[in-house]
Amino acid sequence: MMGNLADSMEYYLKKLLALSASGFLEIKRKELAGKFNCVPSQVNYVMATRFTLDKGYLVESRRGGKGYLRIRKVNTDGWELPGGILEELQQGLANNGKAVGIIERLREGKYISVRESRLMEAALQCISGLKNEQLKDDLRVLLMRRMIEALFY
Amino acid sequence: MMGNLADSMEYYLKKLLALSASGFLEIKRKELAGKFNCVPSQVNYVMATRFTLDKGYLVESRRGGKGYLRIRKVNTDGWELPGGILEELQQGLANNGKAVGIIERLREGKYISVRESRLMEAALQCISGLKNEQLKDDLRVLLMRRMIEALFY
DNA sequence: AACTATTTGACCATCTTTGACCTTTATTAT
DNA sequence: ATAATAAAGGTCAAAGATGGTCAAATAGTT
Repeated sequence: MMGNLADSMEYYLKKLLALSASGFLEIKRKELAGKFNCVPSQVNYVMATRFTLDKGYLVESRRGGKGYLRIRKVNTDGWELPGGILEELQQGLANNGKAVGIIERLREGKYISVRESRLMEAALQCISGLKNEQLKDDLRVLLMRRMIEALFY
Repeated sequence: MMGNLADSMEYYLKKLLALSASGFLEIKRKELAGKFNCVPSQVNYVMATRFTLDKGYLVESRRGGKGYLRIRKVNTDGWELPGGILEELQQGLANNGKAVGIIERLREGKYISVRESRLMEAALQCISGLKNEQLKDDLRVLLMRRMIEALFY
């Protein structure tokens, strides 16, 4: 049915996730690899290509004894994913308020922590004093894009 | 209940602490170890990783007969930045590398997370392309100062 | 053929657990 | 009192248990 390993692993995990009452799925990398008869790093490949933030999944992990991979579908009702936000950035940010709005949405959606949001707002504020309007606007967009990329890609 | 020993010990202690009227929790290392069926030094590991000052806990102890471990939750606002960083900022930052060095020290010292360090480095990188050297230098110092203030004040 | 996606494996980083050895404090024997 | 002994807790490094990275090899597409 599924041609390749990555696809069937994706299918398998999404089915389990859908069935899970807790809203997230916790697995052991090695076990999963064992079940699919592949090397553990194959699991990382599937995470990296199928369970990205863009696609609405958040993967957390922990190493060491009793380590795990935890996959959760993030709730994106009513507001954009980071991907959508990038498009917004593509079109430029008319003003500082718009950038701050994006930061707030990220924080409310738990994509970033409160500390991270404060960091981003501080960086933004630094350029708000520039005289050259063109430079200011360009830097604002660049800053937002780079910072978001730093976090999500 | 929980996955690994350290986690469940942490959970157990925090529950007891929350229940305690006195605001602190006093235990015996060996007893606790006995309850969890592990070596005593495991308790030290839990203290060192879960009940740090960073996380708002203070652990006092006493050796010898009638020895104990006393855990208390403390207010953890307003602690000092690691050596000389504020002074360094005061004197300006000659170049990008110096700023990155500060970020690295903050990260290595666990003052900021990896994500936060990436955020800060991304912001720095944005201004590194500016033509105007003076503006670039000024912005770099401003950025660093504002971002650090955002985190620590 | 060129480009893209998948699969593997060697090597790395991080977290946990354990144990041997060390230091401090209280109690007991002289 | 003092010295010896017992009773805590502390340190540190090694071993164990996971997951992560990266680049090379392979398979699939265009």
